[in-house]
Amino acid sequence: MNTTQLGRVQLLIMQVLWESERATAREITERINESEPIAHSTVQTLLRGLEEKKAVDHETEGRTFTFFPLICEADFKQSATQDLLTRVFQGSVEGLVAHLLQSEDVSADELADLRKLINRQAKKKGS
Amino acid sequence: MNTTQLGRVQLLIMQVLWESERATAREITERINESEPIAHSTVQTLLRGLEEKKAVDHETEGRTFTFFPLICEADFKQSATQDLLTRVFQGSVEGLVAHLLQSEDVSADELADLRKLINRQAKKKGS
DNA sequence: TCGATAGATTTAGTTAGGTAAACGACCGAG
DNA sequence: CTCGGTCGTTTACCTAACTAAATCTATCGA
Repeated sequence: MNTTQLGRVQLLIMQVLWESERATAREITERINESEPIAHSTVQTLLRGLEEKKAVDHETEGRTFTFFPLICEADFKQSATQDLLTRVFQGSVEGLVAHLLQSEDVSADELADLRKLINRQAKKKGS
Repeated sequence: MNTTQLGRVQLLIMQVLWESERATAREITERINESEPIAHSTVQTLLRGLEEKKAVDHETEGRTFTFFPLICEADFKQSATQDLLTRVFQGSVEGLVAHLLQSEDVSADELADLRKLINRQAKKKGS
């Protein structure tokens, strides 16, 4: 199975790529630098790692590489969530949601939204 | 803040300790060995690591160490969930729940339980 | 008392992620 | 034509987690 696990900065890189579809190493560095300092060479090293594990690939355009994601965000969210769920909450979705509700300080509006989500899902199930 | 982060096996060890309150290294090894093979010395090494980062402590009983947790499970769940939430879902509880619902195949019964959870929380908020 | 045994400690090697300088190729401006 | 900056590559080092053998140590049973 595709147990795509990424380090913290690797994830940042992927997020840039998911957002912009394709980007050069330089663009990624600049994007990340908006929120935290990172050396360009670091980004390049991590990109090579991501390429090795088939998370991204690149095309050569002129003399620069343009990178693009090979794994999609949904799949990654899936495996990251699955991981937390099985390792920490013994696979219990209720356990996780209960924890979220009581520790994350969810507003009344958000609760309403969540209820809507659940109702919609229940309808889908029921039909 | 207490960003208690644990590796996979470290978490297994903590889970044994949370469950049994206190345990010897030997007991922990045996407990983990029920589900997967692990060398006793590995457990001991990891216990020392956990002790270094103040996740556990021990008392000497006779000639053996009895270990007990210093951090509680709820706190760990908190930081692990927070981590997933901020890094992967940009802090959006709805984003996470929406993802859970559509990818985790939640049964109708479970959906009902979730609705109950939310209603209870809404009541707490509203009062 | 002596040796097996069961405990803890030391040592050591692997892998993954992160960090970044140093290096060599090359393009475009002056 | 050559010099500076940009690109990708190489190299190197650090830390954390994991793994486990080797070793030291003390105790208990024969």
